Amino acid sequence: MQKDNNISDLQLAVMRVLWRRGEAAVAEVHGDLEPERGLAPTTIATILSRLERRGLVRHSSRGRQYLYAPVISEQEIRRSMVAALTSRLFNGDATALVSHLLESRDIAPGDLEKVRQLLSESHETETDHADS
Amino acid sequence: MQKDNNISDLQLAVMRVLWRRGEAAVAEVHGDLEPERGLAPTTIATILSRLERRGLVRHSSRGRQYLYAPVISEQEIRRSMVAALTSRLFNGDATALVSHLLESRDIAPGDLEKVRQLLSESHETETDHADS
DNA sequence: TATGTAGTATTACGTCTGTAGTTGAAACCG
DNA sequence: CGGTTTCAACTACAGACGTAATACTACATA
Repeated sequence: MQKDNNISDLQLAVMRVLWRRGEAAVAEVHGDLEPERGLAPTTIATILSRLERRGLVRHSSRGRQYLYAPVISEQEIRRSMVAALTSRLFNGDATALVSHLLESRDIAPGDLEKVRQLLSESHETETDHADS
Repeated sequence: MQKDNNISDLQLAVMRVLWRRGEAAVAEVHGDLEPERGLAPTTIATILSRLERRGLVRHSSRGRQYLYAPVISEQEIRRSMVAALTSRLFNGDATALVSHLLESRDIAPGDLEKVRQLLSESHETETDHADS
C-alpha cells in the first residue's frame, strides 16, 4: 500500500508546471499560473513548501532562488488518485468504473470506437504478460 | 455545471448506510459503522449534520430521533466524483481515463474480456441515441 | 415531582488547504 | 555605503474535516 498522494486541484496545477518545465522557481510557476488563477506569488510559494513537506517535490538553490522539481511523476499521481477513487467508489473494481463511464455516458457513444481501439491494443500486450 | 459533491471517505461510508437503508437514525448509522470504524455516536451525528448542511441528506423526526435520508443517489455521487477526477487528471477526457486504467494494469488482463463485454452491451444502447 | 436516560445541539481542537501579509536577510544600484 | 528590490521564512486566518466531549432538553419512570 503506497502513500496517499491525493492532491488538491491547485497543487495539481502547480505540479503540472513542474512536470512541464522539469524544474522551476517560484516566480516561474507563478508566472505560468497567474493568468488563469490570479494568485499571489506567496501563495504559490506556500503551496510548493507544502508539497515539499509531503515529499512530492524537492528543491535546490540557484542563487537566491529555489528551484523546485517534481519527485513524483504524473503517471504515479494519476495511478494513486485513480486507484483511490476506484477503491472508494467501486470497491476497487476498475471494470466497475469503466462500466460506470459507459452507463453515465461520460464516454460519448462516438468515443466507443476509440475505447474499443484501446482495448485491442491492450490485448496485444496481454500476450507478453510480464506480470511484474 | 453542477454542485461540487465531492465527499470524504467517512462521509461516503455514512451515505452508503443511508442508501442501503433508505433512511436511518443516527444510532442506526453508528451501529452499522461501529464495527469497522469504531467511532463515537456523536461523531456520526456531526457527520450527518454536516452532510445536511451541504444538502446531501435531509432529516425528519421520529419521536426524539432524527431520521436521515439521502437526497442524492449513489449514481449521482459517483457521476460527480468521477467527472471531477476525469476533469482534473485527464482534462475531461474519459477515454483517457480508460486508457490509463489499461496501461497501468489497474484492469487485470483477465478482466479485459469483461470490459469488452461491457463495450458491446453499451453498443446496443448506442442505437437509441436519445442524446439528452 | 425528581431523576435518569436518550438524543440533539453546541463547542472544541488539531490538521489540511487556500490565500496571503509581514518580516528578515541578501543582493543590487546609485 | 545606504536605499531599494527580491526572495524565502514565518505568521495568520477562515473553512472543511475527523473526532469527540459536554451541554441541553424532553420523555419515561419511580
